[in-house]
Amino acid sequence: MPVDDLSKIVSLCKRRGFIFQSSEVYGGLNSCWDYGPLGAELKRNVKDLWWSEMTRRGNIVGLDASILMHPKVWEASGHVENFTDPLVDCKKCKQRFREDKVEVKGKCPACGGELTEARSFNLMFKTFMGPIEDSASVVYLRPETAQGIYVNFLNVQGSMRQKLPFGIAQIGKAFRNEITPGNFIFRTREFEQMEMQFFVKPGEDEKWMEYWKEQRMAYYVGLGIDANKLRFHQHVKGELAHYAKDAYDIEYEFPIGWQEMEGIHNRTDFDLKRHMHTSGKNLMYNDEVTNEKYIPYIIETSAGCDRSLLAVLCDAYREDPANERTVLSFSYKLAPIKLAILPLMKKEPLEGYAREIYDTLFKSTKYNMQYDVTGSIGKRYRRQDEIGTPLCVTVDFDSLEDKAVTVRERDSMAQERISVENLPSYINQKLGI
RNA sequence: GCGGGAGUAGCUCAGUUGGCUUAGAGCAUCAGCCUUCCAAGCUGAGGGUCGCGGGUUCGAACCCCGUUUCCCGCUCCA
Repeated sequence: MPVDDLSKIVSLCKRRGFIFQSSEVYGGLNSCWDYGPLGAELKRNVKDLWWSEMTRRGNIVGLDASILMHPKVWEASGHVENFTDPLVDCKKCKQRFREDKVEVKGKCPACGGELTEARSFNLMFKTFMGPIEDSASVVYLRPETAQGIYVNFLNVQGSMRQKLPFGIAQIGKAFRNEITPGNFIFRTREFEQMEMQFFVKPGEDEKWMEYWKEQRMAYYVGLGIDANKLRFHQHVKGELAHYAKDAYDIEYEFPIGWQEMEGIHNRTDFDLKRHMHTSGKNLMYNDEVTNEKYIPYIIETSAGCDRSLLAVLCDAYREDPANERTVLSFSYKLAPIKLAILPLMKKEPLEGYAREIYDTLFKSTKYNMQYDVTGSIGKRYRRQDEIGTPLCVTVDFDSLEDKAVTVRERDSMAQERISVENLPSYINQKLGI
């Protein structure tokens, strides 16, 4: 059964310790969410998989830049200019307009009523560096992680002896003072990005754009996300960001409709050129093979970490009325808990033996495990189904004699008898991690 | 930021015209009994100053004001 309602996901996330609202005891804070124990595990898995995918290729290296950057960065990037909209409100009909789109100054284009003074909306969060709060000490929380990569382009290239084409990958928080956040963790003011900037020779940009489109789409399918719920959306002219020559979104069909999960942009030499101009530093790449100097073009893959996680949750959510259960059918590599150890009953010596098996598995596999003895075995299977645990290991009375356990799989509910001795290798093979 | 709707236990919700309430139910959680592989049953327990702050009233979950959060629409969305 497909999910037609995001609220079921929200409810499950809270009930089972994936995601809580921020500062809930104080009534909550708009658009801010906390990842609980299982959400933190899931998010870590989402990030780790992305990080390996990117940095284990040989031509992409990682970076972890600071959130606070020199204010000039945001002048150069165009964010100070383009992130600010002077807006006016009509006092009569209460509609809001961008000041530059109002034809007769001070007059409402809709009803002719009086307009308020223009107010500036800058989508960047502002704070102050040092104890004195004056205009000279203003710094911004980064609205995208990309700039941290651009300003470090030559540091990374030089220190790591990289030759074009190569990429720099980064995972980190970004902040945008969105006017309208909402839809759970889909649009929040504080969010995490997984960005990779790929530097290429000018003229090769379109080829690489195609390459990364394919790679990124294949990646999501490889995560087990339903290919029918994935599509590309190409930005048309008016839609393109101020830095982009060409842009594609990878969209997922969320319960709230088709929405962007990742953007693949051809940012040309816009950013490096601007930083060169604003800083006065030479940021050109010295191509020692052809003896040319040029500003590289950049193909960017920019994924929303929280959005990917939400897509993973929505895609995994199943209601299985035939078996009276709700299942998060995560791919095994994403599942926050990999296996549960369950004594068939709350009785010795079953419990003792089950704990022994837990300890042995911990030493030999290190997978994130749960031990649960409370409630009937069927109830415990359902608890694990609801948090997406792939495997349940059940220890019964026969286990004491034959030194074997039942391994039950989440999706098929199939059971297999496995000797305790072979259990670690069986689990490794099943999880395929 | 504007307009509308909503907020009662972890979840889903009852709660009559303001007094029948010491604020309930189901599910969930925990303990005990029972139970030899898919949400059984029985007994019990914990958990809520009814989003928050004021006001009206002899008396407020209920009426009024403010505020906050969520949802819908508008606006915005590099």
